[in-house]
Amino acid sequence: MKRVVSFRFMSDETPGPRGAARIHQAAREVLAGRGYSALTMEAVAAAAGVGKSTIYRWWPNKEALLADALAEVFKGEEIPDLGDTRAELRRAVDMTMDNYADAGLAIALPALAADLARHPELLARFREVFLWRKRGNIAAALHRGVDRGDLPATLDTDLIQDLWAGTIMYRRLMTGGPLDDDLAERLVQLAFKV
Amino acid sequence: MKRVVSFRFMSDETPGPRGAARIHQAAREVLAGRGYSALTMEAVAAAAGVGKSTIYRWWPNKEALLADALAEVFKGEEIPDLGDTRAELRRAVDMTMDNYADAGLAIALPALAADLARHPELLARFREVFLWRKRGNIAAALHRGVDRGDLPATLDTDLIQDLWAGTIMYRRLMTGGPLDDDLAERLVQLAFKV
DNA sequence: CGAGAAATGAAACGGGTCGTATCGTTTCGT
DNA sequence: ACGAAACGATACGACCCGTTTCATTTCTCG
Repeated sequence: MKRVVSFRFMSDETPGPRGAARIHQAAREVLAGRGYSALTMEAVAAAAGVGKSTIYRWWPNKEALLADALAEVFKGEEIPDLGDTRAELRRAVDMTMDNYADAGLAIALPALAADLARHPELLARFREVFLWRKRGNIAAALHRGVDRGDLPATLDTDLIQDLWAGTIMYRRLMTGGPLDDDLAERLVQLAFKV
Repeated sequence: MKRVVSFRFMSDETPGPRGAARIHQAAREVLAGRGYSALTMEAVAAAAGVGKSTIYRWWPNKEALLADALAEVFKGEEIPDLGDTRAELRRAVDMTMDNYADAGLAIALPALAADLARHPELLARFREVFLWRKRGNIAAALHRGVDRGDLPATLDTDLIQDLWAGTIMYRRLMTGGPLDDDLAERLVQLAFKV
C-alpha cells in the first residue's frame, strides 16, 4: 500500500484532486472574508463542500494549501517591450499593486511567510513564486530602461523593487494609506531619480 | 462584586499586575524564540512562571498582551535638533531599523495588525503606538530639513516614511535582504531627491 | 458496457489551545 | 495583625488540527 501523499506545493503538474479549483477558491474566499487566523481547514472544507480528508490527501498542511491557492492569483507576468521606459515601469508598479489589491490576500503573505519560517524548503519555494519570479520580469524592464539611457546605469534593481513592493505592502498592512494613481506615479518617478 | 477586568491596552498607568514586567518579557521571549503561531497563553504563563488566570486577569486576550509587550520595546523617540539634516535623517532611519532588528518581533507586527482587523478600537490604538507616534517625531525632523532649505519644500513626509518603513519591513519579512549601512544611506539620500 | 481502481464525504480520534471559572494560598496596604 | 487583592494551580467546554477508517461515488480502460 504505497499511497504516497503527493507533495505538490507550487509544482506545475496538476494530477489528482478533482475539486482542486473549488478548494483553492474556497481557501481564498475564507481568507478574504474572515482573515488569516479564521482560515481553518474545516472552514475551507465546508466552503468547498468537500471532506477534510480530501484536502489532506493532496496538501500536507494548511500552509501548502494556502501557498498554492495564492500562487494561482499572484501575478508575475512578463512586461512587454513597449519602447517607453516610463510606461513599462508604470505597468510594473501596477502589477505589484494588483497583487496587493485584496487586503485579505495581502495580509496572508507575510503571515504565511512567518508560518513558513520553520519549513525552510517551503519558504524557499514561496519566495521563488511570490518574489523572484516576478522580480525577474521587472528587472528586465528596468534593464531595458538603462539600455535606452532613460535610467541611470547605477540603478540598483533590487533596491528599487524593495522600495516599490515594500511601500505598497506597508500601506496595505500597516498604515492603511491609499494605493492610488498618485502613489503609482511617484513610485515610477523614483526609478528615474535614485 | 465589581471585579472589573481593567482593559489597559497600551495605557500609561501601571496598576495591578505584580508580574507585568515578567509577563511582557516572557511574551517577547516566546515570540522571538518560537514564532507568532507558537505564542500560546500557556507558553507565556509557563515562561513567566505565572498562572494563566493571572494573565487573563489583566489582559483580555492574546492580542492585547502582545501589543503591550511590543509597545514596550518599540522605539518612538524624539529626534533632537542636531543642526545637520543628513544626520537627523540618518538617526530616523536607524531608529526604524532598530525597531525591525529582531526578526521575531518584526514578524509579529503585521500578524498582529491582521489579527486586530476585527477589533477596530484595538487596531486604532495599535497604529497610534506603532505608527503615528513615531511618525510625528520623524516628520518634525523632516520639517526642520525643509526649513533649513536642505529638503525640497514639496517633500511628502508621509510618502518618505512609507518608503523607509516599508522597505525595511519588506526586507525583513519577505526577501530577507540586508538591513545594513548601505541601505540606511540610500534611504536617507532618497529624502533629498524625492 | 462493466469491473477494478482511485477518489471521495462523513465521522471519529488524540493532542492541543482558548478563554472562563473555581479553588485554596500568598502578598499587600494600612 | 487583619482584610482585601492578587496569586498559582487546576479543570472545564468549545474549538481546531492532522490523521485514520470506512462505505460510497466516480473514473478508467479493457
